[in-house]
Amino acid sequence: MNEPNPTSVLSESTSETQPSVYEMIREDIISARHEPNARLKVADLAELYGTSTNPIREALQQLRGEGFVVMEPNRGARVVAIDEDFVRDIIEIEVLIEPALTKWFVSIVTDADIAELKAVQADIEKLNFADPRQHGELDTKFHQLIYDRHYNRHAAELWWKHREILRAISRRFPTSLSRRQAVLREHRELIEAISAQNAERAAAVVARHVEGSGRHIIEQMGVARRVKPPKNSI
Amino acid sequence: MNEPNPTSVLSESTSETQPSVYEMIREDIISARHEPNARLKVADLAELYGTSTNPIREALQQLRGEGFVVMEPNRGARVVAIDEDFVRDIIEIEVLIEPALTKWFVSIVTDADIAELKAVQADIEKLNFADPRQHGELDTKFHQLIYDRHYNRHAAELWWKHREILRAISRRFPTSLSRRQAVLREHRELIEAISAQNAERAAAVVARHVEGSGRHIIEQMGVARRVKPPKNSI
DNA sequence: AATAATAGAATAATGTATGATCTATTCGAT
DNA sequence: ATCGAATAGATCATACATTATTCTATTATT
Repeated sequence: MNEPNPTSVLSESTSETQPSVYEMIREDIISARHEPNARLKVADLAELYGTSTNPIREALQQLRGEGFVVMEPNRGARVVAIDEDFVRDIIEIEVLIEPALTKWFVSIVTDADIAELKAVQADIEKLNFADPRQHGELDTKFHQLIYDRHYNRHAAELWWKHREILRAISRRFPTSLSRRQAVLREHRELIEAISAQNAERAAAVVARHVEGSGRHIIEQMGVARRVKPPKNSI
Repeated sequence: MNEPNPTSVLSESTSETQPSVYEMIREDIISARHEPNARLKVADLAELYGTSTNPIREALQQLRGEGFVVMEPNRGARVVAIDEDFVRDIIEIEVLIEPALTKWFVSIVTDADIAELKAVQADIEKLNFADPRQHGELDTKFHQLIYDRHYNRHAAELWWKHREILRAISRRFPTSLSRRQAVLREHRELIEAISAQNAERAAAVVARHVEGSGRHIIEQMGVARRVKPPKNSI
C-alpha cells in the first residue's frame, strides 16, 4: 500500500518512500533547477544525486520517453526546450481533452464533489495569488478533482503530464491582474455549470479557461524573451 | 543526414543504420512477438538481442516512458496489457485529436495533396484487403498524408504512437466485410470533403472513421477473448 | 601573414562485464 | 496453513573498453 507506482505518474503524492532518481530529476526539470536546454551529463548527475551512472542513464531514458528530455545519438541528453510553440502544442491538445473529460465529470458528479470543488475554490480566492507556488498547487487540485477519477486513464495521465509542464513554466512568470480575475471568474462559472448539470456549458468554460491560460503563458514567455536574450542558444 | 533521430518517433523509415535495441524491442512488442502481458526479463532480452543488460534496461525504461511496457518496482517489466479498455481509451483521444488535425489540413491542402490522397486510396481499393499487413501500411500512409505536416508536432506524434499500437492490434484480427466497406466509403467521403474545402464535414467523417475503427477492433478483441481464454492471466 | 586543414588530446557517451545487495516468489519442513 | 530457507531476478555499484564529438595546437597552403 505504501509502494510508489512509477508507472502511473498520477499517484505520486501518496508515496512515503524516498523519491527515486527518476522522480528527482523529473522534479528538478519541472521546477527548472535544470534549465531548459541544459545538458544533462550522466557523470554530473550521478554525483549530484549520489548514485552510480547506471540509474541516471535509465532515468534519462524514461524521461526521454515521456518527452521531458531530448537525446541525440552520442551527444547525450538535454532538458527539452520549452518555447512558445511547445506550449501552444500542448495547450491545443488540452483544449480538446479537458472539455471532454469535464463533460463526463458532469454526468457523474455528486453533491460531495461540488462541495469539495467549492472548498478548494474558496481556498484559492482566500489565497488570492499571494503565493504563486501555493496557488499552483490549489489550482491543480481544483482541476484534479474533475479529471482524476475519469475512466480514461490515458487521457487523465496525458492531462497530468501536460499540467505539470505548464505548472512548471507558470511558476517562473507573474500572473497578470486581468488573468487572475479571469481565472477566478472561470472557476466560478465552471462550478456553476457543473452544479446545473450543464455539460456543454461546462465544457465550453473549460475550453476557454485552458485557452486563456495558454495565451497568458505564451504572452509572458514573449515578454521574458524580449527582456533578457536567451543564454542557452545552441 | 543519415543519422537516425530516436527522439522523434515519426522519422524512422529513413534510417539506414541498424536498428537500436530500443527499436527492436519496440517493434517486437508492436508486432506481438512479445505477447501482451509477457514478462520482459533483462537477462533473456540481453541474450535475445545480443547485447549486455545495460542497453536493455535503458530501452525498457524508454518504452515505459512511452507506455509500451509497465514496470513494477523489483518485479521488472511486462508488455503492456492491451485490452478493450486500453483501445477504448486511445480511441477516445484520437476521436478528439484527428478531427482537429484534419480541419487544419483542409485549410492548407493543395491539388497535389489531394492527388496523392487519391492515389493511395486507389492502391487501397486495388489491394482490397488481400494482404492485411500491406493494407495496414497503405491505410497508415493515407492518414499520414493528412497529419504528418501538421505544425503541432506533439499532436502528430501522439497520433503516430496511437496509430502504431492500433495497427499492431488490428494485424492480429480479421477485418469484417462490413468494416471493409465502411473504411473505403469513409475514405472516399473524406477525400470529397477535403476537396470541397469543407473542414467541418471532413472532421465529422474522420471522427466517425476513428470511432468505427475502434469499435471494430474492440468487437474483434471480444470475439477472440471468448474463443480462447487468456493464457497470460496474472 | 592569414586562413584552412589536420592531428591529437580531452570530454563524454555508449557498451560490456562482474559482483553485491535487495526483493519477491517458490518450495520444503514443521 | 505457516514459517523459513532457497532461488530467481531486479537493482545498483564499479571498472573498464570503445567510440564519437569537441577543442586545441600544429602544420600546410595560398
